[in-house]
Amino acid sequence: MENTGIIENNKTQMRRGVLEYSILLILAAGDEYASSIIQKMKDVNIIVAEGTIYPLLIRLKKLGLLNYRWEESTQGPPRKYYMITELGRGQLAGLDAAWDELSQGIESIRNASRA
Amino acid sequence: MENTGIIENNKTQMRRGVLEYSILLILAAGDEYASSIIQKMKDVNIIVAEGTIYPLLIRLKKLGLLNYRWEESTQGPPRKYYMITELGRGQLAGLDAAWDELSQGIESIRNASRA
DNA sequence: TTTGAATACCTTGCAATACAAGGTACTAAA
DNA sequence: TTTAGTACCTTGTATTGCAAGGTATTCAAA
Repeated sequence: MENTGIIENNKTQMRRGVLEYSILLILAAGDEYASSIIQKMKDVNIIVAEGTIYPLLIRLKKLGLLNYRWEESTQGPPRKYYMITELGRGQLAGLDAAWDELSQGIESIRNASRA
Repeated sequence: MENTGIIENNKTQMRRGVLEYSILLILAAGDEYASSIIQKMKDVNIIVAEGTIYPLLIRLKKLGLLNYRWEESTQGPPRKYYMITELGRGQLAGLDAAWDELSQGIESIRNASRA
């Protein structure tokens, strides 16, 4: 199982790099609470643990990229809905560019690899 | 400078996720020594420091994904040329898949963001 | 009315690791 | 013999993802 170990480890590494980016992208589409963010990321095969997302949301809030409001739920405890701020949207644009740059970089190396 | 700080930080994060992948891709195209790997990555805007690459190459060697040979240079000290192993090529295939999966995941979230 | 299941929130402590900084050694030219 | 360029490597620090453990709410069944 060492083989998959190396790959699994790297998939995790790759995911880490885009965590904040993914969260901002999801919140740019609409307000969500922690569990629903985790679910939406899971839907596209980006797995995040609770212990990762909660501290992260708190950090993004402190940085002023996010805000939140409490909302009652009929099926359990109240939910903390996060929303993206204007500052957050500005940063998101920068992250879009960063992601594009990285993708292109990888693509270039890949092509060179085949040339 | 706080704005760029957040983005710079995230660009770094994104880069980290693909370091091993990039190295394997580059070595799949041909043998290289540490400094030339750094240069090739720099060429596609993936910045890596020496203090990152040396321990990483050593780790990949230990995992059996790489090997190396010494080669004299006419313009300085001998160079340690790294080459990818069969095991390394196998792992690389897995990383290709992991990268594709991640790219598609991000792409999906991005599109949902615009829908 | 208590128990259990589902949902949601959060914190603590560990482990991994990128990188800045500092160090060695070889070659060639000034 | 000193300086500049190139190449190798290690140490210590700081960040941070996440497993594990914990609290609180709702609802339904026992």
